[in-house]
Amino acid sequence: MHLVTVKSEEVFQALADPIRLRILRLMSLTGEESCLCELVDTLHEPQYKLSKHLKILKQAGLLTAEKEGRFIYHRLVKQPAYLESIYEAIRALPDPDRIFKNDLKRFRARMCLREDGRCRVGIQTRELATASE
Amino acid sequence: MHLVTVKSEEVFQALADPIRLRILRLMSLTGEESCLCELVDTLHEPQYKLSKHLKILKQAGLLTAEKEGRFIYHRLVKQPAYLESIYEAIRALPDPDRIFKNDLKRFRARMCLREDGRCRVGIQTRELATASE
DNA sequence: TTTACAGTTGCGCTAAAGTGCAACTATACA
DNA sequence: TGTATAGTTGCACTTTAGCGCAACTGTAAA
Repeated sequence: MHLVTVKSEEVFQALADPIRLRILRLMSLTGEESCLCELVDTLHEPQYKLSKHLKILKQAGLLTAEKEGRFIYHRLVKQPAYLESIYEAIRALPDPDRIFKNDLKRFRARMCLREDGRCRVGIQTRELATASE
Repeated sequence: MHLVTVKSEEVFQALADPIRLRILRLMSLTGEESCLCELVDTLHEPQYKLSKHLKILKQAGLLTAEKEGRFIYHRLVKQPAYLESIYEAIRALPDPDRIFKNDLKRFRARMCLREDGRCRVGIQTRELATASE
């Protein structure tokens, strides 16, 4: 349990990217933890890109990661209480283009592939797994 | 009353800059409207810089402006309800370096120069008014 | 009508952020 | 032990954002 000391302005900087916002909104709405391959299939963004965004969110103190074999599960950090009001603001965002709604739909579908609540399958959307086709 | 249609991700982009965060926090905490010269004296940042930041906040749908003679008063937009949860998150931010606290102190001091609730005096910190000394 | 001043904006510069590729590590399973 | 795969990261590139300067607009008061 390492209590990261992050400047509050850096937290908001981490929220500036739409992809990171989608990640956070997804996790905040579902309360789920998620591994990278599930996010790739959900957000339809390449693995390396999401991996980098996750790193930024982690450095901003918004996510923690837990390794479990080949899979790494990412989870929202709840700790300093003010983070909750940030998640609340993210959840309250309007969604005129149904982006979040569609993310949620794909995420739930993807979660059906879990066994015993654990991810087993890896990236399904083959072309997003690596840079080469 | 022009209801600005802004993408939610653009709102968070507008929060990414520390100076803009200071402006919003100030206005959210005090509930006051403020003109540029008061912000210059409060935040100790040059006029042209704050003017540009105000423009960005306005375009993001977070501020409105009302002209009154030479002075332009800026005010928080409350309208789409989700904005309130954003302000709430901003107010909830920790302030380890006392930056917000000091801003607030200077702001209140500066507000004492008002007459009948209106700004009369212009920028007090002379060297911040223009680029040249 | 001239001057002072509140505020804006275009331009050039610099720094930072996001992207894509490819090479990398680490783990599981055959 | 070798191979497939989950995930990371360094590098080069492009885009974007913030800054400072200086010239600008608009209003009020001398």
